[in-house]
Amino acid sequence: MGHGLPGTSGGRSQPARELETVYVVHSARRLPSGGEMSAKAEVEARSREPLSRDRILRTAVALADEGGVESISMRRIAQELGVVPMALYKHVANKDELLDGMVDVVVGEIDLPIEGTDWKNTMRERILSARRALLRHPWASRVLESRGEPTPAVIAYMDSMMGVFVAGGFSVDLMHHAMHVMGSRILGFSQELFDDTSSMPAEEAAEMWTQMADLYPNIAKLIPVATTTHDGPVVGTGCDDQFEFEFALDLILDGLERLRASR
Amino acid sequence: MGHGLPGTSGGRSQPARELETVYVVHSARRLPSGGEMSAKAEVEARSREPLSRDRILRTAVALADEGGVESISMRRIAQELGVVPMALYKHVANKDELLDGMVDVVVGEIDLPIEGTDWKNTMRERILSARRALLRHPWASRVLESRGEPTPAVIAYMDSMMGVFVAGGFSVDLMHHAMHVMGSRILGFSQELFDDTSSMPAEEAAEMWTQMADLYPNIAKLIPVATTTHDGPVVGTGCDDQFEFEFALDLILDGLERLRASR
DNA sequence: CACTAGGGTGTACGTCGTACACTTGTCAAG
DNA sequence: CTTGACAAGTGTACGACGTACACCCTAGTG
Repeated sequence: MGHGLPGTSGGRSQPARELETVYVVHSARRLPSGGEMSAKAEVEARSREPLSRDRILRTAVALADEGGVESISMRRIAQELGVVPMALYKHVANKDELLDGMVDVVVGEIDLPIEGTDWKNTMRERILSARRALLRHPWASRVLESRGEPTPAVIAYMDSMMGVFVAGGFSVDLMHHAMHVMGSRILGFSQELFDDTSSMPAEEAAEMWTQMADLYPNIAKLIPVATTTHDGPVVGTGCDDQFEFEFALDLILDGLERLRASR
Repeated sequence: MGHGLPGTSGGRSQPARELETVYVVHSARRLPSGGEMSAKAEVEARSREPLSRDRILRTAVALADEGGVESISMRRIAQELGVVPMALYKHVANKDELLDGMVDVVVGEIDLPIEGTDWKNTMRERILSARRALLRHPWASRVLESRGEPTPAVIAYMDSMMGVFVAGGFSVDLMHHAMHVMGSRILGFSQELFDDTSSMPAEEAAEMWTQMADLYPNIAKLIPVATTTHDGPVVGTGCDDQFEFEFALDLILDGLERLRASR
């Protein structure tokens, strides 16, 4: 990654540089004259798209995908792009706006609602699609939660989901309640507080809980059942997240259908 | 908040101080001999409990209550306690542990489960109690979500709730599913993505949405219905959060009861 | 009395977001 | 061809942050 070609006249060693760490950007390309236009072509090839908002967002997403939320800082992103941190501010207002942009990328990956089925199916499928998107970008749910106002893309998604309800025969205020019941699940995630897909080696975790059986007797009860899950043996502590999500989703959708039918 | 009475003997101007902002703490007690025990008594009286983990937690909670999550930093808390930032580290390991301690304070405010009713009532009442606690400390849900591993207090709470399920006749694995269905709602909150209790003056918000009616037609449909809520006229954008929460809670509990009965 | 241990202090480092002033590359109007 | 405006990228600096590390200073023990 290089930028800011310093020209032929020997780029002068960094001048001041106090306290702040230096992000080694320094040109990457010296081109000692000679190779005329082939040099230019090479420069072009070397990821020389001119740093658009879109490019920033894409690298930010990629960075978060592989390093989690806490690994995205303006400085890291800039470094990844071979550019000085402040350059980003020509394309995004500030970090919050960048985060918003990132969730918009993810929301943009959600499939459009399918057509020609009943509301429940439409809802279900789209939510599962949203879930797939969020599983591809595990940081996204956290960022979504932490954001204050939802972005236009999120609002549009919500609106479209409301549309599914009313098209399915919900009265406006039942639809309103329904949205609240769904909560964040409508975006394909449920915040679990209790992350039984911990990083521990399952075996070890089971051991741990049985040891604490006197402190947490009911959690301990889960151990035997949690290791034999549906659709085959499962890695991890043995809690089939996908099954649990769909179970909860169906319970709620069924409840809503019952309410809809009884009005 | 005044703290740190500077004493009579001119507290020696700060010596070095480079770059870092100075938190005016400067010794608090010089007692220039003379006034023997009355000086000491006064010092004692002026909130001079000796800075325990508990005191730190309490001030942190108070600080967050009135300034939100982003207003709690080690430095702010230390300042509030009239102490140097590093002093805190003699009582809490680091900021994460402090946050954990803070959620434990809140969780500690949740009532114990009532006895002598059916599982649904017990569940319902305790969740509503949790909700009350979280409304008293609006930052808590966010912190709770952001934490990776739950604290022992949270685990204990969860375990106790599981106990309510099994005592109510749930099989162990139905109880397991039930916990997933409840999600964070079991702690009294549902993350809403869509904060219709915005800071806007309601009137103005309605105006805004009607203007955007072509972009978000279904949200716009909510306007008339949202301004006339249950249990009387309501301030804000007219979405009765408490009603919505209980509506969703009851829908889920009813769904679970149906499942329980059918096994 | 010397020793020790624990709580409070001071200084420093590395990181962060970002304000502000600058250079530089591009292109239209004179 | 000059000029000069505009946008994009750079450099430096500031004030916050969490916290490591070395230092006191006191109280309590032998």
